[in-house]
Amino acid sequence: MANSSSGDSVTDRLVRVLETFTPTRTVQTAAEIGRRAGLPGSSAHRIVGELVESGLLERDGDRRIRIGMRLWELATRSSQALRLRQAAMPAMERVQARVREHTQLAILEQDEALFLERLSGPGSGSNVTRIAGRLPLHASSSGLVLLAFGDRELQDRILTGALPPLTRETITDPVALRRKLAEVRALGHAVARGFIETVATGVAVPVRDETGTVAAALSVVLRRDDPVEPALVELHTGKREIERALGFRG
Amino acid sequence: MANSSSGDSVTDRLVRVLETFTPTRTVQTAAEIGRRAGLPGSSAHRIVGELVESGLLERDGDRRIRIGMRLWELATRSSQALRLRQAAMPAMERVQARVREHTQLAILEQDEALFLERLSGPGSGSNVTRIAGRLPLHASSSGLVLLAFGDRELQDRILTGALPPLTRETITDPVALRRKLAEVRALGHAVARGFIETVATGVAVPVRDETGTVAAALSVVLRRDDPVEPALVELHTGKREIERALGFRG
DNA sequence: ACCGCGATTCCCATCCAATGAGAGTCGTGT
DNA sequence: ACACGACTCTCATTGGATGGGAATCGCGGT
Repeated sequence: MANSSSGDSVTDRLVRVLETFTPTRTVQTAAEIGRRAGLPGSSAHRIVGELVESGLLERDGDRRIRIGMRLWELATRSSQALRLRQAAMPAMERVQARVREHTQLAILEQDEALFLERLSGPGSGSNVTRIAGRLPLHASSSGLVLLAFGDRELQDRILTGALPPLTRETITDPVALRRKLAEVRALGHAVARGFIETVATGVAVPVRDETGTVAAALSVVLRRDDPVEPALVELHTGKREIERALGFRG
Repeated sequence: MANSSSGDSVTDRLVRVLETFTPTRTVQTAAEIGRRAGLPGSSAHRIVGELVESGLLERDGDRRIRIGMRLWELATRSSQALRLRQAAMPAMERVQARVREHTQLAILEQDEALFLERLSGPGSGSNVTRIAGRLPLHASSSGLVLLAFGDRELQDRILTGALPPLTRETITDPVALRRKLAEVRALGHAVARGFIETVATGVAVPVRDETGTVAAALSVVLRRDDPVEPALVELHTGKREIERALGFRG
């Protein structure tokens, strides 16, 4: 054996190492990382050591590994995420201040909804979303918006794929989902009552960028039986504000 | 030649490639990246290709490369930056709402001040700071706070190193800097008038984490001759709020 | 249309850096 | 004392990374 007996490139390995970190598992030992990334013990230690030396990972008050600030810096300083987020922040703050519930911004990424930002007040209700976390397209209000305004291939891929339920109320039937998407397009917003957590209702609207394509979804998470109309008004105001900041002339 | 004629590891190369991206240069061609990272043309194309395939980089409306959402996601979902930022956001919003000028949060990273977050209102003045951007410790109010409350070795390193001026008013004399640091420790805040831009004054206070160590600096950027006292009051309120969220019991 | 330049892709012989088994050390919990 | 796991170090092996070169593509200039 030499350069990788397992036939994977060095890049693959680095990515696998980074992927062993999740929103809930933020510190691990080198050995744990190795096990999860499927690397032999000694290789894992060597690779982790290199990453620590380069600053992409950090070794804290001894032995445990976490994501390094350097990686955060490299990733943040020039990603679109930041531009969108910056354009959306003022509007999101306003929505959050008026609706007083979780306010979030999501984009489409690899057939899932990726959450770029989330603002929560002290009195906000339940919410499983995390910044840099993901939710399936068919089960979240943000996802439904991104899916409804996404391109044809995306919809086919999702509609023909598995539609795992998160609660008893999640849409799992392709036909029902297609109908729901048509409704979202017609209304210009998505309401997902109890799709993710039975106690919560998500409401989302599309946000268009300067090219007129739907680039993101702006959403709030209400308590299940709160009225959606007041939130919708705020979402639409916020949406327009963000679109203006992005350069979209509707 | 085989595995790197230049004697650098694959990890080094990947980091060098990522480092060619800066806050102002967010899209480049593969060839540009290669030149800046000091890689032979064909190697640069191959490496960039691998990174694109793994999702760490993205190729847009053709040929140009940018940082990938995947990298942002990996970096963001489990870094301390996020925890600190989340703890600080509500307080920062409050400070920004009342002072109505740029409000920022910085930490110490590799002998520089790294800015984690920045909130700006419509009426805010000039400000060179960027999220995930850096400023030298001796020349920014945030940096002065982080330096003043940092450990001995850090101070020695900075005081004996070069102290390049950014404006005519930046402190460049080690003795004067040492005096300034003592003042910052005594007052519990730093004022930097015209150190970075002649037209602006930075004001910063330290933020302690649950262990009692200064983990960050909370700051605002005022117009040069604005009174600092009102801002200081808000900064101190905000600082206490963040410390409480972090679990510091002062 | 033609030319030139740079970006990009493809090919492939070379060969050394990365690899991982193994043995040993350290630290912790029982 | 013992067991177990995390970690470190060494070293022979070798296949994947490397980069020079050639061909192709794309674009702006003339």
